[in-house]
Amino acid sequence: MPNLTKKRNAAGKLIEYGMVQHMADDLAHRRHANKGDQQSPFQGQGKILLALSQTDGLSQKELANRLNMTAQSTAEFVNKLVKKNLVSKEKSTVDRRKTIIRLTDHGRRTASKESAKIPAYLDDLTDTELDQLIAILTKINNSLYDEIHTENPNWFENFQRSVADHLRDWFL
Amino acid sequence: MPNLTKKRNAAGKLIEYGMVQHMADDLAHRRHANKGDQQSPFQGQGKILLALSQTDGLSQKELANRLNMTAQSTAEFVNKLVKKNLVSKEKSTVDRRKTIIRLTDHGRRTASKESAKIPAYLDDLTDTELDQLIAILTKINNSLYDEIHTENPNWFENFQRSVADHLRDWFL
DNA sequence: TTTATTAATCAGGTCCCCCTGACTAAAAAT
DNA sequence: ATTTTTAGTCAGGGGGACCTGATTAATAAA
Repeated sequence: MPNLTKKRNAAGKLIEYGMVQHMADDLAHRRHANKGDQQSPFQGQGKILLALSQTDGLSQKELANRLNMTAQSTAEFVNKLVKKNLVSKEKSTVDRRKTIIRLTDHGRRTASKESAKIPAYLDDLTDTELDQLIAILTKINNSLYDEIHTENPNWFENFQRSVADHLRDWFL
Repeated sequence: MPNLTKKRNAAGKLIEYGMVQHMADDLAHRRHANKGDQQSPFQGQGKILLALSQTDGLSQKELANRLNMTAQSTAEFVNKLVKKNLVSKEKSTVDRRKTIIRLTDHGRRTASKESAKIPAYLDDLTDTELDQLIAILTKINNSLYDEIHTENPNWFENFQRSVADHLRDWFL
C-alpha cells in the first residue's frame, strides 16, 4: 500500500490535469469555433463515431447494444450524425428491418483525426518519462477495467471489446 | 524530441484513460443514482462550487469573471445551486447592487468530498510509480498552462489563479 | 396462418451547459 | 441633479446526452 501523501498528491495532479485539459479544450473550441465540432468521444455522437471506426456497417441495434444506450438514443445520435454528413443510413437487404450505419468519408476522416492527434505536451517529456507514463497508465487502465468488469461484466464485454482494442490498434 | 512510437503509445493510453474513466463514472452514476449528483467539476455548477471553495463569498460578477462565463450563465448556475441548498445568495450591504454567493455547510461538504476522493486505482501503484506519475503530470500540466497562457492570458489569470492553486492546497 | 418477437420510428420529456437581448435598480461620474 | 456605468434579472434559444411510452413494419415461431 503506497504512501498516503504521495497518493493525495497524485490524485490532486490528476484532477488538475482534468481541469487544465478541459480549459485547453474550451479555449480551442472558442478559438476556431469549428461549428459544433467539439464533443467528447466517449458519449453520444462521439461514441458512435468511435465504434463505427472500429467496425463499420453496424446496425443501429448493434450500436445500441455495444454502447449501452437505448435504441431511441442511438437513433437520435445517428440522425444527428447523418445531418452532419458523418455517417449514412441504409436499409439492410438481408433483413429489411435493420438499418446499417456506415461512416462517410468525412466521418472516417473526422474520427481518425480526432483520435490520432498527439498532444503537444508529450513533446516536453523525455523518452524515459514516456515509458514510465505508458507503464503507469497501463496499470491504471487495467485497474479501471477490472473495476468495471466486476461491477458490470456486460459493459466490459460490449464497450471495452468494441472500442478499447481499437485504440490500441491505432496507436501501436 | 522524444521517440514518435512512444508518443503515440502514450497518447493512446491517455485517450484510453479518458474513456475508461468515463465508463467508470457512468457505471457509478447508474449504480447509486445519487439524484443528479454527478457533474463535471470543471463546468457550470461544479466550476462555481470549486471556485467558492477556494474563495467563499464572491459576488456573481466576480464568479463570472473568474470562470469566464456571462453574468447570465452564472446566475443560472447559482440559482440551480441555491435550489440544491449548496450555496446561498445574499445582498451586499456595502454595495446593494451586488449579490454575495456563499457555500452552505452542505455545499462545503459536497465540494470537499468531491475533490478529496482518492481513486482506488492509485493503490495499485508503487511508491516509485507514484513519484514518477506526479513528476510527469506536473510537467504536463505546466505545458498546458503555458499553452493556455499564450493563447489567452486572461483565462490563465482568472481561472488558474483562482482554482488550480486551490487544488494544490487540498492535496499537499 | 396467426401470433409473437424484433428493429426502428415518432412524440414528448428531463436535465445540462451556455449565449444574446432587453430591462431594472443602485452606485459613480459629470 | 442628471447622465452613465455596473450588477443582476427575466425571457428566450440553441445544442447536447439520455430516457419512457406508443406505434409500425418485417421476420421468426407456433
